[in-house]
Amino acid sequence: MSDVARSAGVSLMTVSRVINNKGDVSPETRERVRQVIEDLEYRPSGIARSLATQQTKTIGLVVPDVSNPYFSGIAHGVAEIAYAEGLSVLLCDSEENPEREFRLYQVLEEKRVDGVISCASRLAAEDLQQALSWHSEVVLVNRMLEAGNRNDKGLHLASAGYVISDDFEGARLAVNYLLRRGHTCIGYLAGPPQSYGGRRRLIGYQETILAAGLPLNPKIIYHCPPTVEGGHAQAVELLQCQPDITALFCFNDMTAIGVLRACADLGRRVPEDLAIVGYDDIPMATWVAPALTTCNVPFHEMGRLATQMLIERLQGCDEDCHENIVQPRLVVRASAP
Amino acid sequence: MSDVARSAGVSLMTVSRVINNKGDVSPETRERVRQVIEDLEYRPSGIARSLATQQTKTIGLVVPDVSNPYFSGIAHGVAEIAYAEGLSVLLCDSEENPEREFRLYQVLEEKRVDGVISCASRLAAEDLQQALSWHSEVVLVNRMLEAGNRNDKGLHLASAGYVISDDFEGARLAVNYLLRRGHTCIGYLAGPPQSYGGRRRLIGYQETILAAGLPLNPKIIYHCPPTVEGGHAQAVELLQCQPDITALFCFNDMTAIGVLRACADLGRRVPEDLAIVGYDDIPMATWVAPALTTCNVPFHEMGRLATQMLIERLQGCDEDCHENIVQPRLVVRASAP
DNA sequence: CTGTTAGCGCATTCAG
DNA sequence: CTGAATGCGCTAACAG
Repeated sequence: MSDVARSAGVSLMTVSRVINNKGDVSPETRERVRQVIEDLEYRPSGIARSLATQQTKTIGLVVPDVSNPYFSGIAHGVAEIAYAEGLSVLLCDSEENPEREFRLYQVLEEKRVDGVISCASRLAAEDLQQALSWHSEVVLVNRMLEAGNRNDKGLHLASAGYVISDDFEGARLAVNYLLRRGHTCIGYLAGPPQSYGGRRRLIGYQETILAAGLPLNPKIIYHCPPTVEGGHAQAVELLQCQPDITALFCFNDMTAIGVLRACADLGRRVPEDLAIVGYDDIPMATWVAPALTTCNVPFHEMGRLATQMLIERLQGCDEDCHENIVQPRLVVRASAP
Repeated sequence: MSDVARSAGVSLMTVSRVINNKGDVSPETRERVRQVIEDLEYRPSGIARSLATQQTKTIGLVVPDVSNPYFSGIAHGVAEIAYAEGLSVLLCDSEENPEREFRLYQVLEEKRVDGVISCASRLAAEDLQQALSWHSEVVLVNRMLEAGNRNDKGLHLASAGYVISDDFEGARLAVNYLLRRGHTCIGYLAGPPQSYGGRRRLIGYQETILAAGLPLNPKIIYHCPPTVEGGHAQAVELLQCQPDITALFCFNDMTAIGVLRACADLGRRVPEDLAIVGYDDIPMATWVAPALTTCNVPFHEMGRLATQMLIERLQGCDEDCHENIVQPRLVVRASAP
């Protein structure tokens, strides 16, 4: 920068003003400085600037696994808005490991990020709260935390904003659809018992069944790992033990694809013998045969919304930037027409 | 930090030494300082440190689209090694937009990243070269650039390292396999004409066909967008115009899945009427029916290797850290048994 | 073993 | 409209 100042015959201050388009600088001076910057290929140091301004123009993004389509979709949305707003994104992949995740919030604090977006945190409420307390602005995605809690030191934690998809409604949408299609024995392949989303969808499922005046049958609810293999294995079991089931609501599209394979193995036709509804609407849902009827969760959009919310909070907004509940949408395809 | 020094009754320097485990500090002093750091929940400022040391412990990762499984796989590998080595990753998503990509290398320079990993750059050689000249250490993934070029200012550009998958060999593997299975009329759905990988695979395809003493028939080579839809549309065309084809080698798994759907539409059985071989081996390849025979490209591993290479180069290695050609592996599944 | 003196490259006062 | 002084929080090179 001093090189630029010398070459242009001005002070450091003037160069700084030109770079930041601030203060009053005469047009000629401004142009001359610009020219020198161009010629010297001068690029201001973001770190020096950050040290002086106390802001890094960088946000942290914590995900359990970027290679998972849900999170890469979110990451894509985050990167999109961040770029448009001139922010950089520090990508933190916890590899589904809570200790590593915890450590990552520390790293982000050392990097002095302006804010963080935490996706589907695998941390216990207590730990998450502590980790978030290092940061002034946080937006949670698909994870909630009671606002205004106090930690063990009696400090009032900054309440985190959150964007979350309405899992109750998603389950209602799916089950109601199946009911309307005449199904009366609808199973639920519920995913991992620890899953927040899975539990919320279970409630939605149960409420809807009851609201229709049907009995709740715990025997047609199976848990399974949230993978194709997990869905496949449990579906084989479920379909053989409970032959009355004519429709199956699944934790997510991957398990639903597993069910598809189980049906192929067992010689059950889809949708004639078994109607299948997935969840999430990942790209793959359209590519399997039959294509999956599923609940669309707008991950990309959620990433965008989370970033916008974070930016608003960074700018000191104090209303309408606390929560954002995204509505899923039923997408009817061949697996449950 | 001065708070810590005061509380511990030592100088800033001693605190610094304790933090960095450097220099000789008496065990008692060290322990006392550690304790104070703990109590005060002091966290050193990465930016101040970066300004002083001239290194940010951060690398830039540029991808055309994180939500694309290839790149999210690579990103995952990068994040994994980076974390293990104490590096942070600045995620840059160019959204397949060359101008934006170009701009991102500038941003990374302003952030003063220690090095950058550039995946499948969409930039013209000239522009990429210029962008990379801003950075001292670069590793290219699935993109090459002649080493030792000179730019228009006569400067010698630091040669970038690269990790790339052997597309020639991958195509040979696939085509040879089909030949051995008795196919003599093997089509190639070649993807976008601009694709580097597609062009290399085309050469591998042609060489292998010729080596087998078979004629080259340009009519059974079709280009298409690298998507399910693209593969679907072109496959319908190709299969109808060239009914003799008994096997089809595809640009990637997505186009192969499109072909699968085209066969379903046209009533052609897979693999009985048409054997299909994909490329990449994305997770989805195992989930479609029939599962795809394909060439496995270890994206996750490539991300890891690229990061390791970058780190070695950062440490001043000058041999064995220039190129890494990864070998694809044929995975036989139901679509071409 | 420990402290002192200087910057790192910029932005923010306040004076001209 | 422009410049000089001061500090952001830390490390590196020297001195004790």
